[in-house]
Amino acid sequence: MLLAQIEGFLEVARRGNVSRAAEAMFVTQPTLTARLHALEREVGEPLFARTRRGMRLTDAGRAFLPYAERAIRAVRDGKQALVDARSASAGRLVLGAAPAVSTYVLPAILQRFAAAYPRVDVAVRTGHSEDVLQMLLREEVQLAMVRALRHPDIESTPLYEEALVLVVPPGHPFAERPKVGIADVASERLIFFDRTSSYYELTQSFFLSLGVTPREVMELDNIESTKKMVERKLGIALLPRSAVAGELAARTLVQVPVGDAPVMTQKIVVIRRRDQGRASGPVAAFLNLLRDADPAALAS
Amino acid sequence: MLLAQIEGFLEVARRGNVSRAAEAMFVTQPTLTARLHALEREVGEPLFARTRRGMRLTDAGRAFLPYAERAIRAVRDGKQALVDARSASAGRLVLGAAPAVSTYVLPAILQRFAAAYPRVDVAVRTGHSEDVLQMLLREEVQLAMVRALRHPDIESTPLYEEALVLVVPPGHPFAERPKVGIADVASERLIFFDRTSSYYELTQSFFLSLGVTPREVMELDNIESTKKMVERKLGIALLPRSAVAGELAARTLVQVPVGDAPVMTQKIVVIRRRDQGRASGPVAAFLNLLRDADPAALAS
DNA sequence: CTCTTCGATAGAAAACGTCTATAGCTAGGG
DNA sequence: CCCTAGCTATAGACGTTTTCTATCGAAGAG
Repeated sequence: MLLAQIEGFLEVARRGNVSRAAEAMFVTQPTLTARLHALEREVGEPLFARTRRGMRLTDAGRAFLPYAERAIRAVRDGKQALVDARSASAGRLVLGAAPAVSTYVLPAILQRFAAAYPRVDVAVRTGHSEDVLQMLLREEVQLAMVRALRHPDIESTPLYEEALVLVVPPGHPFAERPKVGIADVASERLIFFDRTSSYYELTQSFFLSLGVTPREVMELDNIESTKKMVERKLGIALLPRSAVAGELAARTLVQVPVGDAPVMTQKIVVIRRRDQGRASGPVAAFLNLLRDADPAALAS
Repeated sequence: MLLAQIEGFLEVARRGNVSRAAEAMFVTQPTLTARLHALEREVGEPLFARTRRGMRLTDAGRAFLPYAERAIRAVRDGKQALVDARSASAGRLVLGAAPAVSTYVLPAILQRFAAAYPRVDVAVRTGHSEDVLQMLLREEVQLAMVRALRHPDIESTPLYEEALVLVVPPGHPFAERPKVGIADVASERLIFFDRTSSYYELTQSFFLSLGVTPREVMELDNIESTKKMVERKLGIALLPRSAVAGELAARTLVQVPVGDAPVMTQKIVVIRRRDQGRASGPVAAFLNLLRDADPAALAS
């Protein structure tokens, strides 16, 4: 059975006239007649009664009609869905993101994305970078923004570099100093966020590489709590800059440069399954938006 | 776009492997590859990402998938609907019937039809024969059972002959006589049912042709009321035999032969639009059931 | 390092669809 | 009473498309 036959069936059913229907479909009348015959041969019985005045549906034709319409509509809608998806004017975008990205970076990006592509449904799954990677491999997310990591089945594009900055509460002795030494930091009461996160290992190895052992006083499982702890003068913390931008501006936290150590940074990348072909639709639109965005603005 | 392409798309999407899908569809792998390429060329973008392990849907392919399934399902269901209709194992049958047929003859027929074709929905529209004819011409009913009438656009098949019989209440003087004369009848109090019906004209002209003028005493618009009136001894009536079969058996009415006049009969036919082609499905099944039925049994 | 498995490609043969032209039929008009 | 108009069906030629077999090339697996 051919779609052209079903379309011919519908057109003739509508007009009751093969010649007119053929004209409307930009084919000749014998062509359309042949399509109808082929269709009737396949289904095994006449769908039309031939009269002097034209074609009338038989009972069988009437029974078939709604299914034919449904089939053609499905195909038409499917094409439209692809057009919509290509222009990203509609569709679905499922993102994965590491917690710090999800909370502090993504909102601004998604605000712009949603404004540009209002008919795209967006979903965000948050988790540690390794977990998000697994989601991506299981195709639970189409795209993910995590710290740089490697896996043979993914391709990653650098997004921005996030600096870990030392923040102290206002009034803290460090707050007045133009910069502090790493040894000073290690001897302070440090608050870490999320021992299971990559940030923790990164921070630890950072201290170790400099030959100092931090005095850990507290470990929490999320950044927001950590900031509150610092504000309440329970210690100082190394936090992603994007996560404390608001507090720095509001002066509820103070950033203190570390003079004798390189800035600790975290590379944030956007990853995608390597076997998914070239991006299209909402995914491509989102990637374009990221590419066009100012990396510095993202990490602010 | 071809249905074969959509089917190929679905099969490959399911199996993730062109070779297996081709085998399952009884075509060679290059054939299926060509179908996929043609489909992708038509929609303008890849629906699959080609990997070492086989074929994976792209986002676009995933977006198209539900529509493809819908289209194929519609076609499959449409075919099945035709099969069902052909075997009359399902579908819809809309009948028209004259009142006397609808009330006294059709129930027994429909009981057998419903038993034989339980999945066919049956609808009955009742009206005077002329009105039912109009319904048939407007295609509001597929088939109609009415008194014999002519119209260029319909074909009619004799169904049975219905005799108009003279019925009187038990205890009536006629009840004891083996037969009565037409003149006797005309001088009795007669009850007619439904002046707008063809029965009325038929009855009137019957009397006139015999040179007698009936003394009309009452005219009702339905047969049931008429029977009740006769039972209450308000007069006697000429009624279709099928309509009084029950009362005759129960002896609440008595049939009296009219000796000197031919039996007045009404031809009942089943009519159908001439331009509908050969009957199929439920309509054909119903016609077969009528043909196989004993005409005498119908009119009983 | 070969062997298997995957999809893509080439080229020939077959099948199919489409066209033009015309037939066959019926109803309505002159 | 024929003739024309309007309808679908049919015939035959043509061209495109589809399908096949055979083979390639890439990439894991043993």
